[in-house]
Amino acid sequence: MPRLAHKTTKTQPRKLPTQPRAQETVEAIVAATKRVLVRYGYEKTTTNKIAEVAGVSIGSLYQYFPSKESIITALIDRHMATMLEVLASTYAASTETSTIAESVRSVIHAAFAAHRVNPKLHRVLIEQMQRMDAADRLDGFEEQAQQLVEAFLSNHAHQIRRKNVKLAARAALLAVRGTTLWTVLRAPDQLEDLEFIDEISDMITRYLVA
Amino acid sequence: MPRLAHKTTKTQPRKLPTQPRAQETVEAIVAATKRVLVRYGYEKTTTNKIAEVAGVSIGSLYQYFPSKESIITALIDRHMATMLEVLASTYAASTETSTIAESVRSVIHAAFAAHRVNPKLHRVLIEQMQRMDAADRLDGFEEQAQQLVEAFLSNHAHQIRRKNVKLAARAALLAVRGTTLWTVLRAPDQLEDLEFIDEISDMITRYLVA
DNA sequence: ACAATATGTGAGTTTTAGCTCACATTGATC
DNA sequence: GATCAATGTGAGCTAAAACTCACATATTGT
Repeated sequence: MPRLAHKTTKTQPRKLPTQPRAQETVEAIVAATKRVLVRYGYEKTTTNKIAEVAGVSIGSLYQYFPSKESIITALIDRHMATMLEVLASTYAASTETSTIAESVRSVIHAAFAAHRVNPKLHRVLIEQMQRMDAADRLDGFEEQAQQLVEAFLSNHAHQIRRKNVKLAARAALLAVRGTTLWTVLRAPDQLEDLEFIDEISDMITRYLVA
Repeated sequence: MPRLAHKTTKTQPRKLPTQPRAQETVEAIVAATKRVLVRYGYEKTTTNKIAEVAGVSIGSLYQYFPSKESIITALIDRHMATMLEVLASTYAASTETSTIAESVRSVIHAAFAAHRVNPKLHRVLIEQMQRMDAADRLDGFEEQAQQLVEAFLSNHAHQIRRKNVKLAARAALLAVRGTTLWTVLRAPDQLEDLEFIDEISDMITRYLVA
């Protein structure tokens, strides 16, 4: 009997690859999907095209992914994981700096850096997260980020002008998130503009500290 | 000979409606498209469904719109016009208030108000603007907004901390635009949260003035 | 009244892309 | 090396949706 994934849904893998050969196939499909998505966009990305670019047959593709959307879902998970790594490592590398201004600045730079991984892919995936109901995949991450910022503000309460911590965290977080979103979607070149990123950092710092 | 539109392209109307009856047909199609889009999203919105909801035949639809995308394009133009009106009127109604803080606050409130017109439709249209190459329809508007903010900053130069006017205008504009974008896409309830909007206004004001 | 033009109709065509399935090949286990 | 599971193949099925077109009805101008 073939080794099936626990639940065979529209987004879960159909069969779990065990042999190295099969895992290479899956990787080839994932890699090909990235390239095709970036090049042609979601609508013109066909499963047959993906299989062709991956150098596997269409049948193999459907052995591991039950639908086109499931491939996108897998990509979203992988891409978010990569971004989190970038965010974590950049942030970790700058914990020695201790003033609030420097902390804010390093985190915001990390946020932009995380968006530099593969902006075009990021854009396509964002669009699809909206369209599918995969947006809730982000919600957990959002909540986590909110908590983190709130904790940061509480820890430095004596230097923070804002008394309503929840509100301040939400405003600061959203201004940054909104700016990175807009930048990725409509002005990707700006991801490299360190002067601009410093400006945003300064904006947030001034908002937070007296 | 039927009265044709000047250029018959993929996005321009095929035939111009002259009789009132025909204009009612076009309006019915546009109105039906809004409702169907909001209810089902772009992908599940079929031209046949639109015609059915509009109470006209599919043939009539294709007499005035050469493609499904052309209907979306028409909607985008109308929706942007509505938003501009809201923005303009809200701003005009608050020109008496004269301090920088009050001006900034009223403009930002107007920006959020403009997004309250039909948030769900707004979201669908944004997604489609990205997908199609209709994004350049926004670019003109962006440029105009940038100039406006720059002019505002120049006029109050003596009270503004920022020396690089272009950069400051870009940062302020993007923070607001990004926040409204994120809010419409991911947290539409927040459009009504006046406390939050005031918080963003305060952030921008502190960034700009000494 | 009667062209001529504008508008309206909807069954049917066409295309396209997601997906299946019967069969072939490779690898593991004894 | 024999058996069985795991993996791979791709021609073709199927459904859905954008769009056409031959024809019908309504309106306008003279």
